[in-house]
Amino acid sequence: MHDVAAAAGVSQMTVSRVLRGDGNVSEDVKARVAAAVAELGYIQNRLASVQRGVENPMIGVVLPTLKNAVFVEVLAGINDTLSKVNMRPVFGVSEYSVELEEQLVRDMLSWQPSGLILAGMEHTEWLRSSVVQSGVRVAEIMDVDGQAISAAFGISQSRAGEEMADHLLERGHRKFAYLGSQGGSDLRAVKRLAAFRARIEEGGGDIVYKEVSEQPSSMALGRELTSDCLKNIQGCDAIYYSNDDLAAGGLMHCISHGVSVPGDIALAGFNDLPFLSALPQRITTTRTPRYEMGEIAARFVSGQVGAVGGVNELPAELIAGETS
Amino acid sequence: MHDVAAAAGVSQMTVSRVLRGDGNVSEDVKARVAAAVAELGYIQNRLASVQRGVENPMIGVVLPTLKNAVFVEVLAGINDTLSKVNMRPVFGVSEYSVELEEQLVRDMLSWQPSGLILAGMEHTEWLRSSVVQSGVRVAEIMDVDGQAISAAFGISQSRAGEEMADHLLERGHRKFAYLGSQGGSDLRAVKRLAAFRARIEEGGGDIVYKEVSEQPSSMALGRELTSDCLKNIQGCDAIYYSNDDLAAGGLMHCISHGVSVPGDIALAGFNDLPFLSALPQRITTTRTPRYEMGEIAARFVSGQVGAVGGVNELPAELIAGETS
DNA sequence: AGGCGTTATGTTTACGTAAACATTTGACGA
DNA sequence: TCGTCAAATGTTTACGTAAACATAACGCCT
Repeated sequence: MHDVAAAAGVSQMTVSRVLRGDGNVSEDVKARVAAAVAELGYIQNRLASVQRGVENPMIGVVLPTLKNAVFVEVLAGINDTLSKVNMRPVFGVSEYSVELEEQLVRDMLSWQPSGLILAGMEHTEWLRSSVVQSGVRVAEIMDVDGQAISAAFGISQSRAGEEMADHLLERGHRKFAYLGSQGGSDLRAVKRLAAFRARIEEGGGDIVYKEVSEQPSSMALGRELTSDCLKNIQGCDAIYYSNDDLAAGGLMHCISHGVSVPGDIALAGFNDLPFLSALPQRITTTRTPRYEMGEIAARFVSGQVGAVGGVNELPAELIAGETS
Repeated sequence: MHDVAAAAGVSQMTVSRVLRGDGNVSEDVKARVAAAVAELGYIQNRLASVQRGVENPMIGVVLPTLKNAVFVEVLAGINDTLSKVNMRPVFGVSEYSVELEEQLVRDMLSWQPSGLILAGMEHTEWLRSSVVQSGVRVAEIMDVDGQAISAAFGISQSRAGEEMADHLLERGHRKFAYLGSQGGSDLRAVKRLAAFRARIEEGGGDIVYKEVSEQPSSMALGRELTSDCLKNIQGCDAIYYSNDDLAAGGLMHCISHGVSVPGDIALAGFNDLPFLSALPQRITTTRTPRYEMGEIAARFVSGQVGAVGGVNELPAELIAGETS
């Protein structure tokens, strides 16, 4: 900035004013400064600005994984929304671990971001307290079954599980299998399963087979788990998967092996990812507003919306599969 | 830091030394400082450190889109690699526009990152010159058909197109369709198509149908484009898609409509995304080392590897589909 | 012409940290 | 006992910016 000032024949302060569009600068000087900036290829040092009290257009984002398309869409919603106001996400992946999440957040706070977006409502005690102390705006997304640090935007995982149970019971299914991934570290899937199971048992049904792989979710894993399931258990008439990737993999297995869906067995996923609509057949799932969660969380932490404290539940819709 | 120093009964400088592990501090003081840090919930201000000359553990990453799983895997490779050395990506999406890319890079440079990862080799003049001037480490990924700013890690898109042409010709195909997305703004797909077409025509074949949608790629789009293609043209015996999403959508269409693959028509995609292996049938594609590109680019810009200037071609492998 | 308000520009200082340099403390040998 | 040296700690300063305050230039009215 010093050099720009010299080249334009003005003081640093005037350059600073021009760059910020801070009123009262003559057109002549503006032009000279602009020319000097262009010629020298000068780029502001935002670190210094932030240090002087300007808000840092940086938002820390910690998500559990990139292997699940859901979080990619969340990230897209966040990024699109932040981009509109020239803010940028700094990104971290927690691998579904609250300890890793804590470490990532500690790291990010050291850059003095103006906001933070976290997934889920389960965090370490240190995270809760230091995030509050730091004064950054925080949004928790995906889930609303818990106590928000500041504001949460998500869906009720429990209710999603219950509604799926009701739907499948209504369609006459009674003997269920549950197939999952990440070995139980996906706490939202755990909540869904608990609610699902409770309602199934109330309704006279039963979960006769349960397999939760340690691996991350993928279509290939869904295919494999489904194959094993159908081999190991007879008479099961519906499979609830922890997400759509697994369910789609299950459908692929069924197509390949001539198993009729939902005639022989019903398949239910979670999220209603876009690619489901391109499959040869519609399967049952719950549509989650994941892009929207990212969007509204980003709006919140970037200060584009006023105070909307507490828990904000977004709508999740059950999408029925073909009846055969 | 001032408060921590007071609480521990030492000077700020000593606290700084403890935090950085900078030798010559007594155990007693270390313990007192650690206690004070924990009690006050103190978090370093990295902006100030960077300003004083410490390297900023931040890497700017600009990718064309998040709608294509390829770039998500690239990002995963980048993030995993950076995480190992406690560095973080700041993220931007260019929507396949070099102008937007320039704006994003300008934005990111203002945070004084120590590195930058860009996709492709086509950039604005301003970007090239100011990135060089800024002195940050830069890696370009995905492509090697061009002039690297500093170091490029990618595959030869032209060669990939040629190899696919050779393979399909060898299998006896002569009348081709090409189906694409993003309306030609994906410059790497453009390069592949040009090389593909040249080789096809050399080999006595022909591209009899070409449709490039303006929409982003997705399975649903692939299904739609394929449906239109088969409606509009007869006798076409192979379809080359600009990527796997489209190709998989095409396969879904064929399965739903009893079109035999590759008996009636061969389908070829690009990338060999993991979900292909879960489909009922293997289609032809080119395996690209996308995670690895992210990984090595991240290693380069984070200073984990020495000077590897210029263009670095990574292997891409043609994966043949089932022969029927 | 002189005073006054407005607009345009300049000067000083602080943000939180770490490098460079300065000082204190203590152990140890002569 | 004193000098010496290393280890431990403290003091000063600069990084690049912007807020707060200070000053200069310029019309405009009486």
